Amino acid sequence: MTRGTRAEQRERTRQALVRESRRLFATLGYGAVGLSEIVRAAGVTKGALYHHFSSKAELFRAVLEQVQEEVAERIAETADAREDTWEQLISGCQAFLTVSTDPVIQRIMLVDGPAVLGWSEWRAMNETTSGRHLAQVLGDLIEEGTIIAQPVEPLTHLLSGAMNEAALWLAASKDPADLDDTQKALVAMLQALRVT
Amino acid sequence: MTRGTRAEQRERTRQALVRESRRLFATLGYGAVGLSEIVRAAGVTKGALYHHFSSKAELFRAVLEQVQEEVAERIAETADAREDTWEQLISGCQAFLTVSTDPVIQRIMLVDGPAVLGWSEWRAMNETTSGRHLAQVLGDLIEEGTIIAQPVEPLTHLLSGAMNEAALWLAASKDPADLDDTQKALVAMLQALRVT
DNA sequence: TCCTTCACGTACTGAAGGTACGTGAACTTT
DNA sequence: AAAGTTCACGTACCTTCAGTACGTGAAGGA
Repeated sequence: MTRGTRAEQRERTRQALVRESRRLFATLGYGAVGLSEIVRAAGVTKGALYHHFSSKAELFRAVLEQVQEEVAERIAETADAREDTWEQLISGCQAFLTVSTDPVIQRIMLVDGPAVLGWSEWRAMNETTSGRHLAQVLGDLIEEGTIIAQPVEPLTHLLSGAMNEAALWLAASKDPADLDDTQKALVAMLQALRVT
Repeated sequence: MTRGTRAEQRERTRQALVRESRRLFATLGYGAVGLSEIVRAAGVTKGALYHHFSSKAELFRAVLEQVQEEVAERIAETADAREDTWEQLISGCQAFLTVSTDPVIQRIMLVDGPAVLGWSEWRAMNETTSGRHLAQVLGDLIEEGTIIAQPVEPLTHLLSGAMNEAALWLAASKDPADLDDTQKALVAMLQALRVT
């Protein structure tokens, strides 16, 4: 039954496990998904799963990594289209709010992520993907004098926290005007950081 | 062995379960704590636990409720000392950042809470305690014309999300100046909301 | 061709959350 | 105050879960 070279087969199995567990984690939540359900959906057995991942949490980690890379990519491609650094910040934040409305991203990245891996690990993973962009842009804006001189880290956490929570709320809200209202309020808060 | 009236005994057992599980949940995290560990610490059996709570998640819910009430109380008593509504907002936010540095509150209220109960339920519980105060004050400030007229909800979520994330970061940070920097950045963002 | 490696499958284990049912003391009723 | 009822728990058990030990057969190297 196994097809192709060994490395190919290995990769196919791993991807099937990540893909199916991502789908199940997103719809049911980490705690409500059993490993037996995952391996059945992926068409393999638990032997295969534990050959690739050392634990259920490690499997989740691989899924979260994939999700975060996708989010970072989608934000970067929106932000990098702008020349002005300030506009990169604004459009990047708006892109995040839009992208994060996806329930898949919600549950895995924002709800289960911190609880399963612990907040510090979750933070560290963010730092290497989408979180890095935000800190980078804010740092640039401070350096070029657009934003009032201040430590970057507190600002980064305040803003990313604000957007995370807002995204979760937006996904649950019914009124389509909420997105617009939130973006306006966010931009207003960002404007406050500018030197007059 | 049982002492006093039936209602008294019932209450003692319940409080012992909540107290011990709160301690264990806070130090080890919800997932890492077994029911057997909880009932052993509380000096009862699983029969008692399931007589009071319908599930492990319900027990956690009771713990979270207690924690949130304490936080709301501590914030309210700081904020209510002020006469000016604007100063209530500022001092309330600062009180939240200070109170939320407690690792007990961190783990239960900010990390495990959304994952165990689901984000919407977690949000609903916040809304009835500390979250209500924030929305209340912001609403008052808009009404009295101190803050630019706008929908209250987006603002509330942006701010509470910012403070939640900031609190988690502050608890992990080493530099004592971080708290001050964060509060300054937060106040600056709040100032942006004022009418000129 | 023989041997080694490795990507799995199979069969099992301990512990977890949860349940069914028994029990004895606290309350109620007559 | 005796009999009956309620209820706060304890005991014993079940199911399901994450995790492990070990076997197997095909791929790759000699």
